[in-house]
Amino acid sequence: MQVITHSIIMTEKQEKILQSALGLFAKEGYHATSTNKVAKHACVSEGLIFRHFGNKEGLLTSILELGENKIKSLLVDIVMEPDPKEVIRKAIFMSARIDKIDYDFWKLQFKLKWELEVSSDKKMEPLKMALSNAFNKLGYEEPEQEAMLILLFIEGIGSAILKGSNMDANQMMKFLAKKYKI
Amino acid sequence: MQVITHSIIMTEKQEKILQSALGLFAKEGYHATSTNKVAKHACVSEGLIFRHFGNKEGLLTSILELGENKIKSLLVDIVMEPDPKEVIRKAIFMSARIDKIDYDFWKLQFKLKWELEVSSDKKMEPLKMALSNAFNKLGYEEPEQEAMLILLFIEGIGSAILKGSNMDANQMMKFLAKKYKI
DNA sequence: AATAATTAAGTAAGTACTCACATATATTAC
DNA sequence: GTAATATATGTGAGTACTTACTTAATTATT
Repeated sequence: MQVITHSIIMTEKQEKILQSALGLFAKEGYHATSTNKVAKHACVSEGLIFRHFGNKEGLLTSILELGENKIKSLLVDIVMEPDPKEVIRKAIFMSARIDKIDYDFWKLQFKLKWELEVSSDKKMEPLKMALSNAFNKLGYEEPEQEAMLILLFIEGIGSAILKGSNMDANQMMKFLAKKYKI
Repeated sequence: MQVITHSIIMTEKQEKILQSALGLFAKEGYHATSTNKVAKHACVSEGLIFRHFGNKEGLLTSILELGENKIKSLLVDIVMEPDPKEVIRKAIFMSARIDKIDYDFWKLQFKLKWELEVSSDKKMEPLKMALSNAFNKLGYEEPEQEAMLILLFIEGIGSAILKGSNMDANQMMKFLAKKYKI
């Protein structure tokens, strides 16, 4: 039986493999998760993983590619916002818009930055530009530095949320918005 | 031949094992580094690792315990500072005080937070308290939130430095210090 | 009937760790 | 001071298991 995911036709078992792999990679780490473990969790044979995804790395690549739109959909709303104050406000509250369903995907993103040293600097470039422009329009002295600060905040807050930190993330977002008089 | 490291007598080969393991764990990750690889890098037999450290986890534990004072020595200077403005300034510039020699250790700390989900919330508690007190003394409305913001900044900046990010960390620290009129 | 999806046994290599033995160093007896 | 003995340090082959991946056969779908 086939399913359509992100306009891609895949079998039900492919879907299950991806879901299981995402969950286990996010929870335990890429290297610490064996393909045998993924197969068992997905209730398929280990061979099927290699039939569909080529190798373990291909499996990870598929997960990340399928999740690409999650990143884009968070960013596009901010980048396309014309009102500079709204750009900043939306950026500050960006992490609050992460769907709990997608926590595993985001957690994996953070994990991979350290485990596989995948850099995401480039992905954030449009957001950095949008923020710089916003601060510039609002007449801030050093718009690029302000933008970098917001990016650091987003990274830290996102990190805290996904780690299940004690920090009251929502409170922090409101507080920062207030500091920028938004 | 024996050496004294942190008041602990250990053989030259123990020292080499620890150095090699630290470097490889920091660079490639704990799970992605085999004990055979550590042994080869240290120019010792694999059996010697288990002779001295019990098991792979024991090796990691030794590295972290020996590095404990690096964390404390960064924090104690800030926590013991009486002048509230100086507390904040020192906290902002804390990451600049990390010795390049110790980058591997700090990088491993960050990596482990994600790879093994080791939480360091507790370690930062004294710093958070010191910052809260400082902002309180300076009459800030919400000292705890301000303290949390600085902690997020430290985390983000430290992370950027250790990842070799393009960000001008020093410039960012100066900028934030300026925002807090320090 | 052809093709696709799936399985499970198998493969080669890698893994953490053990262990019997070798070597180096320290201690003790004379 | 030296030899014998005890202890510590170190080695590398071996072990049991795990790993990513392959493959021939089976089952399901078209």
